[in-house]
Amino acid sequence: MPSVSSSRSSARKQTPLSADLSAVIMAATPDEPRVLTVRATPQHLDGLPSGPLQSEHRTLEMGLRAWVAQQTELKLGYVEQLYTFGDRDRAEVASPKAGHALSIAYLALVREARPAGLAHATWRNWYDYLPWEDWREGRPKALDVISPALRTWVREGGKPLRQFREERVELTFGLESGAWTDERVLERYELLFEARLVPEALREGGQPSTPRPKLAPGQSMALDYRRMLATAIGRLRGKIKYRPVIFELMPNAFTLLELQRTVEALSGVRLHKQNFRRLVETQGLAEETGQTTTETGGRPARLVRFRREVLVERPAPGLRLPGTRRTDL
Amino acid sequence: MPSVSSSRSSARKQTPLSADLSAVIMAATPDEPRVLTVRATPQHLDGLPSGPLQSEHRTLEMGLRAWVAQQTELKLGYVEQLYTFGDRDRAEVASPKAGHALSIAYLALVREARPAGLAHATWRNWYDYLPWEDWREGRPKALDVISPALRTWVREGGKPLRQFREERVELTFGLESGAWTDERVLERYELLFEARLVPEALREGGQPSTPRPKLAPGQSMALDYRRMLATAIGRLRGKIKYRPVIFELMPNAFTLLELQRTVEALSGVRLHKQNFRRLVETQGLAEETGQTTTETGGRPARLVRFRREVLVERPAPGLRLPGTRRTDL
DNA sequence: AGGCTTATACTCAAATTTAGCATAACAAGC
DNA sequence: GCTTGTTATGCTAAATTTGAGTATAAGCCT
Repeated sequence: MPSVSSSRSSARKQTPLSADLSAVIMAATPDEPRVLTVRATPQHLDGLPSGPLQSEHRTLEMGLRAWVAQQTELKLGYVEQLYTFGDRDRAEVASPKAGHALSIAYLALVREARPAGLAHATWRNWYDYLPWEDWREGRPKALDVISPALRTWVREGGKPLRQFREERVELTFGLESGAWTDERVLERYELLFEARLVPEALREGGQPSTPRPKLAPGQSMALDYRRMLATAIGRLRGKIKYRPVIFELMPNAFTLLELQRTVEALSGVRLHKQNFRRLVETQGLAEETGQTTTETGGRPARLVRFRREVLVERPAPGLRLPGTRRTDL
Repeated sequence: MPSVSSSRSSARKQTPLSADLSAVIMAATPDEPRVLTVRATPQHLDGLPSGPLQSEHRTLEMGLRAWVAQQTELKLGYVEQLYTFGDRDRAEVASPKAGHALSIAYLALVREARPAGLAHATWRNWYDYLPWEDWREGRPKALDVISPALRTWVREGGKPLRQFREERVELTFGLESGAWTDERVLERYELLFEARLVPEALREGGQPSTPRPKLAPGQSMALDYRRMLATAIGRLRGKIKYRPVIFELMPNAFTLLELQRTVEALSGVRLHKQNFRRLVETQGLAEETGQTTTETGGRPARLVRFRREVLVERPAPGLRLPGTRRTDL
């Protein structure tokens, strides 16, 4: 019987339970989207900064901020809760009645991506882990491996399963139709996981070791951190389209091309330059600083800054990217 | 030091911890958006179906489905994780070192909104709890109370605070500019919470009982269930714009006006009829069943059904509502 | 038959987008 | 100092998408 007081009663019949706070901390330069990773696992796999939820933490977000503050000198700007992972088997070795290891993942955006004073922490390029997500230089090479492997996986299934798989592959990767949807990062990762094309999927207990010829390119991570990363990227890619979060990653003053390049780095696609500028302008997202810079190579570029007033003016101020995929240098 | 194995070590220095799974189960008719609530609390406050996470639950979502299956004969269709609430003070009486009571909230959509065989469970109209969210009949009366109360709250603050508050009120409620953004449900609720215009905000320890003349209209709920509801509504309102989730709430066959009315019920605004139809058509969201119904009153209406193929065809198939707010009956 | 109600087809102007072309302003090499 | 390369920025024509109607169809009710 459902009961509002069940949270109280659950204290009694409580199951073994632990909760971690994990942070996907992101930064960006005009050519590189970055994530802060730590290397600390026995198996030499990369991970994300995280720590157990503790009684001192008044709120979850404060707990996360405390961990990050303690571990790095990074100043988190924007922080948002991403997702709670808690499947019972997420620990590397799933002992049958191990109980749940919850992990509450957060997305955090920071401005400076300096090497971080953290011992084992490094800024890494997103696409080291998910290389198929970067279409800026055209169709990523990773797909040369993934695409046939997925086709094999589709064929593996029986008649009924087959069409279902086919549809999902098409929906997420758009291999036939060429319809790449930048935000479906998580769906793509999960598809690769199900198709057992990422090593994480093979780590789980059960299944002995079916001979598996090829895996998708891209570095793996410990636990389900790569899934968290995929979740974070997908969320961020979606969000820049209707919220001006991109400015959380930009320095105070920047040129329009730097802004565009940063958006491209995050979304993984190229944009039409003139239209991008018009978009920024009509949305009123940026304002002049009065200065210019010659550091860009050619004609000096104006330096602009984020125009905060836009928050009040527009219901959904953001950079809803046009469908463009043209290179247009 | 951040460590991938911290989830392991957390088992040792573990804090008192419990985790509940809560469900915001939604259904809709063409005039009413509904949520399944339970009444079981000593204080006679409404709540949401929920139950503690248990070892048997292999995944969080399976745990949630198990609870719902056990408590109702409802068949959940679409299920998605919403948010994890875990602020230390969320229990009604916050004992200082009580530890965290996590609550992982899910949004679930069901088709039939029949009275539900559940003992204390009832289908309720969303807007019983959040009356200011319904603009279908024009500006909701609730704002006659809320609006001046918020203005008072804005004035309460000192100079620096004041402008900040003013901006937030304007951003979320758009009282001056008339710019109502249907999705900002949670932001509005949280603003009312901070302004102490909802009783939940007064329940917390601390603050004795500042004389508080008026509260926002709308029924309260136990714990932070009303916040969960607001989260769910905001998410759903956002999602119908780019994913065809609305069809999870519709019967198999329906008329276009029924579809429109349902969307209006959820989003809380009126839409332009002809344009809505054009949208459904150009997006390819519906297909003919060949049948018609005369039950609608006037000229018989075609019955249509959801066209599944759209999922593969379009990157973001949904009903991105035009800005329209006209009544247009 | 006449009036009421809802359904559906079409229209039209305004606004937005897409995709370019053209020009400006600097740096480096000759 | 002139040419070339590079980036910045202005402007525009065509195609599409919106916003807001008008007109007509097809049932029911009296």
